[in-house]
This record gives sequence, structure tokens and C-alpha cells, in this order.
Amino acid sequence: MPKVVDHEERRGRLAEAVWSLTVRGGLESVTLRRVAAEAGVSMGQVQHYYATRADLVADAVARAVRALDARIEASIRAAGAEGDPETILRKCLYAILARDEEGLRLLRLSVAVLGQAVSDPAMAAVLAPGDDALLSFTAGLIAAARAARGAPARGDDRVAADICWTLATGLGVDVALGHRSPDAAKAVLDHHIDTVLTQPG
Amino acid sequence: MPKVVDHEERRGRLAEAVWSLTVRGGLESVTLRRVAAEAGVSMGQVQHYYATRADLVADAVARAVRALDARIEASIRAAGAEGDPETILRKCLYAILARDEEGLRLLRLSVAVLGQAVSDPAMAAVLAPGDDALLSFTAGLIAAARAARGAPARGDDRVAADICWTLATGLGVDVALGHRSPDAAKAVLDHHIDTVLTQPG
DNA sequence: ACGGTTACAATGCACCTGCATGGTAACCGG
DNA sequence: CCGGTTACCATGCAGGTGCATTGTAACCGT
Repeated sequence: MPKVVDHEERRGRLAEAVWSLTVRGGLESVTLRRVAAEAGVSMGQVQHYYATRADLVADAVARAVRALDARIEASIRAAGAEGDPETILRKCLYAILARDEEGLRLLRLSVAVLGQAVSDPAMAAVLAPGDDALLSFTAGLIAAARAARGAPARGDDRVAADICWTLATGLGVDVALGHRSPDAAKAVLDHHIDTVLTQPG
Repeated sequence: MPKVVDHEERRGRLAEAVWSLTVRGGLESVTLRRVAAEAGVSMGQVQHYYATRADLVADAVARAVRALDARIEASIRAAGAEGDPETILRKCLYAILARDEEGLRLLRLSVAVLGQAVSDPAMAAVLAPGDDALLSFTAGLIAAARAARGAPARGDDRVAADICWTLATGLGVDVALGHRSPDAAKAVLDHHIDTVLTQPG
């Protein structure tokens, strides 16, 4: 077993280059030569780690999705310390609204991939909306937050959670396109959460 | 003035070919030769009507946006006959949820273009979210619908309208990607409208 | 020390791309 | 009938693409 190198680190570096290129010029600007140049390596190295271009971008996208999920989970853990369900709910929804540079990159990348996902089911599958567990978790938060506000329980927690995430992703698209600032998006999301947690008459 | 042909009709035909190709294989699959083949004409004809590939796709996208706007307006006019503000509100939000084949095509196309818009400000500008007039109009509908339900007026009509459209576009993305059926999306949207129109306690 | 495996690097190749060019046929005003 | 404009079509070209191939240097186990 000669010439031991850290494959994970190499692939990560290449995926990072794919991210940069995609954010800067769309997925169609991702070519083997450009990725190599961006990563500061030779094209042969890219070929050595990925059999085909499709493999390369698929791995890069998969890594981005994992990074985004990790951000949401980190948000939950960070807010979890406070215990207040409403705070946790807000914080974990904020997670996809790109409050920092890295988040904005991931958001832009996701939207860029959306275009490809329309015609590529494999991509569409990777970008599937919040899984069932996340939806249930969020629904629980909403129920708890309503209770904490003294509002009566409603049976629509799951739908309400679904709406929250869909709205958040919609806002995320606007942020990625520069149509909204992250703060403005956050304000809209806050307003919606207020509406959801306020009991109907 | 010899050889009179209908330019508008020719361009429309070519734009239609661009739509089909984009929906089927993404924007990057739109090449001059493929567009010509799809439209059943020679590549020279495509070049005759568009100076550059960028012009071609820009025109095709602009036509799609106009078609979508026309759909929304048509929805408003159709529902306007009933007079009931809540009905009009629902109908015009449904308009982007692709209940028929043509709507689904337009929706898919829009999402495909989203990817390009991340790195192309010109595209992003064309896809700008609902203009101010539409937002004001929708806010008016919400206020009227609330009044019709006997709910007290709130000052947040514009934000509520913003949320409605953002949620609708988010649902539209899911529909375009096949993650939701149009009916399921409609149900979610209905639920949200109910929440918005119900007065808080 | 050395054979074998790994990790690249360099280059070549067939294909496809947008766009430029030159030719041709149709048509219409005079 | 005819000069001029329009509407193409066919082809050529330089450049870029993904991928295959070949070469080479480094390293490890034995």
C-alpha cells in the first residue's frame, strides 16, 4: 500500500472547487479543466478521483446537501440549550437563510442545482425537501410552542411545519438570487411564525 | 419589401423549441443545432432570427415569463366574475401551481432557469418575484377577504401577501421537481390561506 | 533491494460548440 | 423585366469538451 494520501481530503478539495465554479458561473461552467485549475491541481488528478464528470458533480452536490443538513442540526443543538421550543423553531428555520458567507454559498449552490434537477431525477432525489423525521420534529416544536403561548392545540401541526419549511426554502431562493437580504427574509419568516403560533379566534 | 414572413410566428416557434429542450434536458442542452432540429428547421434559420445563443434563450425565457403573467391575469379575470375576494385570492395563487400540462411546462422551465439566474443577473432580473402592483393587489384581496369573514383588520396585509406568493412559488418548485402533486400543493396553499384569514384571538 | 501498487501528469482524440461566411432562391416595387 | 432586399441553407473554422491512453515517480511490504 504505497503513496498513502488522504482521499477524503482530496475529494473535499475538488468538491470545494466545484462549489466555487458553480456559484460563480452555473453548473454548466463546471468542466474538468476548470475544476483542476480552481483547485490548483492537474486535470489528471481530477480524473484519478472521479471516473466521470457526472460522478464529480454528484459528489460535490451530495457534500453540499450534507453540509446544509449539518447546519440545520447544529442550529438545533445550539438553540436546544435554551430549551424554549419557539426559540428552537425559529433558529432551525433560520438555518437555511444564509446568514454568513458559507451559508450563502451553499444556498446559491442549491439553487443552481435546482435547474439541473428539473431534468435529472437523480439530482431531484438528492434535493428532496425536508425528510419525514425533520417534519415530525418541527411539528412537535410548533405544538410545544403553541402550548407555551397558551394557545389551544390544533391538529394541523404537520401541515404547519410543512408550510414553514416550504416558505423558508422559497425565501432562501429569493436570498440566493439577491432579491431579498437575509435579514429581510428572516423578518418575513418571523412574521409567519407569529401568525402560526397565534391562536385563531 | 420581399419575401414577407411572420417574424413573430417564427420566433414563437423557435422559443417553443427552446422550452421543450430546456424542460427535457436543462438549459445547457439548448444548442443552436438542437433547437433547429426540434423546430424542424435549419440551423441557419435560427441564426437568422437570433444573433447569438444568449439572445435566443433570453427571448424564450422572456416569452415564458409573459405567458406565466398572462396566466395569473387570466385567473384573476376568470375569478373576478364571482366577486368574492377570497375566491379571487385563492384562484390567482393557484395560477402558478401548474394544474394543466402547459402550466407544468412553464413551471419546470422557470425552475430550470433559476439555476442560471444564480450566476446571471440578467436572468435573475427577469425572474424577479411578484412586482409591487401584484403585491398591493393581493394585499387588498386579503384585507377584503378578512373583512368578509368578519375578522378585524390587521396592518400586515402586504407581508401576508408576500408570504402567500413566496409560499406558492416554493410549492411550485416542489411541483416542478415532482416532489408534490399539484393537488397536494393546492391543499397546502389552501390551509395557509385559511390560517391567514382566520382572526387571531 | 526490489516488485508491485498507487498517484498522479501529459497528451491525444473524436466530438461538439457558437459563430462567420458565401451562396441561392424567392419576392416585390418600379 | 429587373435591381434590391429578404430569407434562408450549407459549410467551414477555431476553440472547448469529456475521456482514454501512456508515462513516471513515489512509496510500502517483504
